[in-house]
Amino acid sequence: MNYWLMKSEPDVYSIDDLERAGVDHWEGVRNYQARNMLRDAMKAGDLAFFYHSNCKTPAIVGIMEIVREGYPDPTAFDPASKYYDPKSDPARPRWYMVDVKYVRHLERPLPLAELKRHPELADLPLVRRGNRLSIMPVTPAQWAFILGLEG
DNA sequence: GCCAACGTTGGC
DNA sequence: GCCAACGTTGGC
Repeated sequence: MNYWLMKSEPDVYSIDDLERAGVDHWEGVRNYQARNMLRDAMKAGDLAFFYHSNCKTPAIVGIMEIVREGYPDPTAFDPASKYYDPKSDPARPRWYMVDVKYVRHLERPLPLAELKRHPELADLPLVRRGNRLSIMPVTPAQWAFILGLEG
């Protein structure tokens, strides 16, 4: 069982949107490193933090579960989609997505600024300067530590 | 809105 | 295959 952290801009798709949907597609990832994790490493039953990026208070806000493992992202084939990529085609899909299920909100959002203060999280890519990975692995120790900040 | 950091593109 | 130019991410 693996742990992850996945970023989304709340103006585009927030934890509340996922709560309403219940289960949804994690579409639109267009970065190869993140793609490889979606396609190869994420397993059904894995848990992921939902992180709000590019907003007033960037923070970890909730938990979701991976319920369907990586499969081709159809938005890449759709010229009307903002995620359209003409270099991906169904015969040789370039981009992948997973399905995720809402688990819960955290008891309180855990702001990036707070996460940065803890040396236990120094190796988490999220807190490293200039990091742009939208999907990243979280170690079991980091996962447990972050949950410990909640209450 | 600014801008540093990063990934991608494309000329050579 | 190098690397400069460019576009994007994302915190602040």
